[in-house]
Amino acid sequence: MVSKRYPTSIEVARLAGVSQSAVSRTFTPGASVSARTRDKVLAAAETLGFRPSLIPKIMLTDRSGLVALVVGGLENAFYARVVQILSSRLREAGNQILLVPVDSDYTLDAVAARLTQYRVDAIVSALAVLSRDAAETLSASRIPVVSFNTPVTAARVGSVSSDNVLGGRQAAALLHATGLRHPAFIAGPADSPASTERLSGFRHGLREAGLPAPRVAGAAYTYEGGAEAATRLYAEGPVDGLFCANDLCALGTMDALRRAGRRIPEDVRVIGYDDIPAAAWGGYDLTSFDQDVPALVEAALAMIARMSTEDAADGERVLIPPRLMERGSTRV
Amino acid sequence: MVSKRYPTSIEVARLAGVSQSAVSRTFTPGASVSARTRDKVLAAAETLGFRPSLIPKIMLTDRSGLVALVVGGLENAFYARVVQILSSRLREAGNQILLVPVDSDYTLDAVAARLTQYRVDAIVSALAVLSRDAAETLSASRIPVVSFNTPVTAARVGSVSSDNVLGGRQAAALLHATGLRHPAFIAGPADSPASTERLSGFRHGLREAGLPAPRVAGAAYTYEGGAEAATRLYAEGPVDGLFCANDLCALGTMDALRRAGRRIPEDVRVIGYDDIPAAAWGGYDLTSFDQDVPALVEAALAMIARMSTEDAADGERVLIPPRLMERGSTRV
DNA sequence: TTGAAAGCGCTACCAG
DNA sequence: CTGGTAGCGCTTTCAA
Repeated sequence: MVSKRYPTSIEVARLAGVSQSAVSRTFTPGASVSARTRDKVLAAAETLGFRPSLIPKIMLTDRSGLVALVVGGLENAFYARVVQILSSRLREAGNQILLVPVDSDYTLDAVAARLTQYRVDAIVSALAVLSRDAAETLSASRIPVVSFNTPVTAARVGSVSSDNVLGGRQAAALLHATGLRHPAFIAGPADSPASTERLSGFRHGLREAGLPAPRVAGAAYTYEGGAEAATRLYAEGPVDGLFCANDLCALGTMDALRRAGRRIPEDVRVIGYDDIPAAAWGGYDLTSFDQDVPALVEAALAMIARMSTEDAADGERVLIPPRLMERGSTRV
Repeated sequence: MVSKRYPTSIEVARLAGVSQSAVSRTFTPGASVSARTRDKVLAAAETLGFRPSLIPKIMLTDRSGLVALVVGGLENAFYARVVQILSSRLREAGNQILLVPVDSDYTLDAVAARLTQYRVDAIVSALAVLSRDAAETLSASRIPVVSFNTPVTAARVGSVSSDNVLGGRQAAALLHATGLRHPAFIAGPADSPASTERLSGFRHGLREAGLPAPRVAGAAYTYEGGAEAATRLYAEGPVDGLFCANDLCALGTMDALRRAGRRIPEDVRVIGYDDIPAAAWGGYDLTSFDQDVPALVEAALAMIARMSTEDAADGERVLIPPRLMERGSTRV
């Protein structure tokens, strides 16, 4: 025979010799209970190991206190940091995180339904890529959605991004200052808006500086992808300044360059994006852009709050300026 | 005016011209509904955007389909991988993940209560350190708890670990084969059982090989901690073989050694633990132990299943043999 | 196969 | 301040 899993407020009430309402009030912050009653209730609750279930409250209010966090690729330390900071802020606000790791849009669609069934209060997507379909699936759920680094236009969907265009321009300026002649860009997946925007800013900045347009090689957002793209780039011509769509790529790129006997920064200057911890490691010392995750998270939470109250806040986009972290890979 | 957030089965029933029970049955896998009824219901549900809420079911069954995952230090890629694999396996089983990032035992205690209130089905702790108090807090919740790499003895608490002692012995054997004279160990936090066990195996292995006992330096489980501990170690005497409690430390150690002008592996051989991706990166090429995360996760899930059914399964411990990943840092 | 009705554990609103 | 009572939206008997 399996024992009943949880004691209920009725059992506590019986044991304490009070009504069930009294138990409920005892555990409701601003409610009016006499000290005597409260003490009896607390004692009974203690002996029974009672903790009021949150489930009925969810049923009553349709608010679960759960925020879904959709992530792809936690192996990128940048996202690990986002999860870290977002979750601690959410916890302060009394919310819990429903983690939804996703490897493709397909699984996101599959899981989107489940999220609505749990009555999650909001969805934060930290997907590098958020397809239009996926965005609509989420939007259709009538739950506020905030997407990191992926501008999406749909009802009840907002986005919070690093100012990628600005970062790209600063990268161009910095490389120009180091005497760049042959710029190149290692892009992320073709459908990654962050990558596209960084490239666009980079192009713009190079043009302003009177420099040639960058050659571009596509890569996955991985260490291996960066290494492979760098090899392709060099097979096609000289490079002396390399801006990578993210740090993970940049690190792979740096190792590939060194294996090919090229010196950093003497022969090539390299810049990444995200400022993951490894960028600062001795072996790399990679110049990068700090996306300012705390600011990103703050903006996301503010946006969610707005969407939850106002009736149809949507289509908003917030940009957070990146911070250049200048290190050895661009120091000539 | 705020619109009602979710359509209910009653509304669907009304629109479809059937009873509420019929709607429920339509969305209950093995229930008996005529095709005609089901079609009407599905059509109505479609137009209303109805998804049955999971909340009442949780209330009825006391099972939420939620598994809490308690993690500290997602910045360690090893834990990121655990989260990744665990969550995808959990999702296959129809469970969702409640992520609980924790920075100290204090916050764990604070959050443990919340977990029971959400009626989570199980708790997986991937904390590098799980204090006795914290374990008891969790255990008291009467929810099955499985801890990664931290043997705990409490009711309804089990643990799944890499065979850390075995790994330590293999590290000793490997270093011995490379002609080690001055072994040293960089430990994790003093209360990390994984670190302690790895050291114990290392000691044992060295003794078997007729080598001197290792000198030991304590460190945080971080890159910086490793670097700092290495410096301390060298200040006290020669070292030519270094086993680090985990890879993150080992990488910091390697960079510190190189800054000090020591060559790896010629002057010092280095071994880590976890086999995080960065261990294989060109700049490091660090020999390490793969903990076999898929096997760890499988064992954890099996243990949870057992604890959920049997009435008082507890105190169990499962060991998974690590896999030595030999790389350049020990290749002489 | 169907609909009516009970009830999961709580909160909120009553009257007392 | 207190206890009784009515639901929240489902699943699950139980009759029909």
